[in-house]
Amino acid sequence: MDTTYLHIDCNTFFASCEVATNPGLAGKPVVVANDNEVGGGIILALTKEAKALGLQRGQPLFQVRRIIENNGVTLCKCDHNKYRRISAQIMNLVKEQEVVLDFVQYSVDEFFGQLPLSDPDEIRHYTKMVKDHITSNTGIPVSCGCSQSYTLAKTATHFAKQYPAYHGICVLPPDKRKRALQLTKINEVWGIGRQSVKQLMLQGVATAADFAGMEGQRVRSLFSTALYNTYKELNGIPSITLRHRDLQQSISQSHTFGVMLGTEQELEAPIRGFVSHCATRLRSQKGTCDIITLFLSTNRHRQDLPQYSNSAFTRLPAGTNDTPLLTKAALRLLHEIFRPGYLYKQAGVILGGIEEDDGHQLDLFTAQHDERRRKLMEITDTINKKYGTDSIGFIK
DNA sequence: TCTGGGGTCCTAGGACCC
DNA sequence: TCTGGGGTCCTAGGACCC
Repeated sequence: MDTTYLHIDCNTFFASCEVATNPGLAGKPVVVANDNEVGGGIILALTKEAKALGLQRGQPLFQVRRIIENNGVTLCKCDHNKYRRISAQIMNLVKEQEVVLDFVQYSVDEFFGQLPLSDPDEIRHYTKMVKDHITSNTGIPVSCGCSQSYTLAKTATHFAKQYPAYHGICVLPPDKRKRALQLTKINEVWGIGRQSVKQLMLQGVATAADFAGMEGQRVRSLFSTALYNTYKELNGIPSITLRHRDLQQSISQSHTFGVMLGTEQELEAPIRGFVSHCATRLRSQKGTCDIITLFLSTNRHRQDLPQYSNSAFTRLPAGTNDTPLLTKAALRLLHEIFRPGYLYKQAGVILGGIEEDDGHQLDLFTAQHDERRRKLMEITDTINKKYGTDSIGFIK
């Protein structure tokens, strides 16, 4: 085992971010929820003090309003920009430490990397260094797992979280692998979702150990290559590669409305907001996009109402990050898929086909125009950064 | 009354080509 | 009319993730 795979998972990330940026909340029950106009969101993350009150991730707020009010639980509105910022900070902290190789961000609160080590004590030592570096600089507590593959490292992290005796770091060496997999239910394995669990259950597989113990040829013939890779990873054979990217593949924003919207005109305002938000993020990472997708749907929980959902996309003639241009395209899409007679509960915008903005101009005639547009976008972003998002926007 | 939001990747099937 | 095989590209939708 020359290379050891490392997984880092931030504990109750959204809630930890809120506590880290507001020290007065330390040790208190804190709940982070998405919010809509009537305060009808669900719990996205919560501190252990909030969990102790019986609250759970995923609960609609209206069901637990009493518990929150009676126990002085602090309710924070989720702030993705803040979480992305802290996540980037963690990324930089670990990179500058130069202990972890091939360090990649897997999601806003999870990271993977490699350690050129095989001795469990050494692994534990260096992992602790990384872990402490993150927590002391950001205030975010993290759990770490180390093993022979990414999938096993993630399984190890699961143990690190579950058992306090690990103090947040679980190193899973080859000789303990089998035991660990026996303790892991098949649906808890990273990469095995609902559909795969159903198929595996039919084969009599209940634990990760059952799956890892299957005959390789049978796994290969019965299941997808993705599942076969997971199988190999559970057996200690690294089979998953993680790409590091400078640019995201897509940027999206969507929203569930507190009050359902019935007309095209009512939908226009939020859609302009989505485009503006996505375009700002696109520019902040110096990208352009050439695909824009719009989707909308009615309230699927209301079976008494007629249901409709649809999406449409358009390819732009050239990559752009120009808000008015993207807004125009989005409103055309809205017009295309909007149907009267329904009450819309959700809508969103996705920017795709993202490429690096190399300042390339389509042709000489648009060059001057583009340059002026670019300046305008720059000024808008600066103002919004300084005075808060949406201080300034585009009417048309 | 009220039930999230933001991502990536794989695969099957169609269109088109030789 | 019918008949082939191989290849590529694109797209929609599924599956999975946090």
